[in-house]
Amino acid sequence: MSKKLGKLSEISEEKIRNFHEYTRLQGLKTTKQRGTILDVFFRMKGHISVEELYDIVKTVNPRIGYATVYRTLHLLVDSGQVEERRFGDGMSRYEGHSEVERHGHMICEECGQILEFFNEELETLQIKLADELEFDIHYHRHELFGSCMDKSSCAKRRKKNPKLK
Amino acid sequence: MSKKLGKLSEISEEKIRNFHEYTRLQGLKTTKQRGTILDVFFRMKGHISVEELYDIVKTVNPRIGYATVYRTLHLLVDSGQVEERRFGDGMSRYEGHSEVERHGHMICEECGQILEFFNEELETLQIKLADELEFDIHYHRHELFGSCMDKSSCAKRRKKNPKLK
DNA sequence: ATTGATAATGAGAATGATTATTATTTAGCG
DNA sequence: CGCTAAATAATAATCATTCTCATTATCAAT
Repeated sequence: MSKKLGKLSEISEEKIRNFHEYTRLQGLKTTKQRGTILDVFFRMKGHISVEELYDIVKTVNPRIGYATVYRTLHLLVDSGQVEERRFGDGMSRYEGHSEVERHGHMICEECGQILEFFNEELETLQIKLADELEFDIHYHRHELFGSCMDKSSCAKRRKKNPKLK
Repeated sequence: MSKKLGKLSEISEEKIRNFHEYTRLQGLKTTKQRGTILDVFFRMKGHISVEELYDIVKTVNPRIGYATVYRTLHLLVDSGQVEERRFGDGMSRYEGHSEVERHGHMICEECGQILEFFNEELETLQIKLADELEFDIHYHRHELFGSCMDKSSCAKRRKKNPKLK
C-alpha cells in the first residue's frame, strides 16, 4: 500500500469494515496483502475476474501471488461482502456491490456487455414460487442471455471477451 | 447398440429425430457412437453431467471415448434439443427436456437437489424488463440457491455432490 | 519487546473439466 | 467398390482454480 490510490466510496469502506469484522470474529489475521487486494478490488467496478484484479494488484505490489488473490476473494464471498458470478466465459467474476442489492443480469452474446436490472415484483414473485415448493432462498442468479443491440458498444467490447460464444 | 435398452419417451424420440434432421442439414454423418450416446442420454433424467453420461455409455460400448461424448453433447446443444447448465459444482450439466419449456431452478445448497419451477407471470415480466433496456432475450438462466428443507433427501443426496459447498 | 501458536503467504506443482491434435476408421455418395 | 470428408479414440494440451509446503507474519500472552 505504498502507492497512493484514490478515495473509496462510502459503501466500499463499509464493506471493508465488515470484512475486517468478519475475519476478526473468525480468528483470522489482518495482512498487508489482503489490505492491498481489498483496496484495489473496491476501487474497480463491474464484474471483475481474478485475472483483472490480479493484474492491477501486481502494479501496487508485485510480490503478491495469484493464490492470495483467490484466497482473499473467497474470504470476501464468505464474509458476504462480495458475490461470485459465473457467466459463460469460463471464469468466475466478482462484484462488490451494485445500486440494487438483488439484481439480475442481461448478458449480450454479441459483445459481452453486462446490463443489470432490478424489479420489485420479480423479487416478490420469486419468493412466492419458492414458498410453494418449500424452498428457502439464500441468494439468486437471474441471467438473460441475448443481444444488447448497442452497435457501437458491441463492436468495442467484443475484443475483451473473445471466449464469449 | 448391442445392448437392449428400455423404451424411449415420445418427446425423446422426437428430439432424436430433430437431431438427425439437424445433422443431415449440416451435412454431418450418422454414427453408431452418436446413436448410443443419444439412446443413453435420453433415457436418463435430471441434470446430467458428462461424467455421469460417459459412465453409462461405457457400459453399453466401452470403446466410446470421452471426447466423443463431449462432441455429441455439444451437437445436441447446437441442434437445440438439449440445454447446457452450469450450477456451482464446477462442471456442465445437460438437460434434455422438462415438463415446461422455459424454467428456472432451485438448487439446494445443503444436498444439491435441483427443483424446477415455472411461472407465466415471471416470463412476461422478464420480457418487459428486457424491452425497457432494449435487450433481446435468447434464453435465460434463473437460479435460486438456498435450502430445500427436505431432510431425508438432503442427507441422501449430499454424497453425490461433494463439491457443492 | 519476545515468544509461541497458528494463520497467511508465495511459488510452483497438481487437479480436473474441457478442448485440441493426430493417426486411423467410417459414413455417404457416385 | 472406391473416394473424400467427417468422425473417432487415445492422448496430449489447456486453462482456471486449488493444493502443498517451506517460510514468514500476525497477535495474544508473557
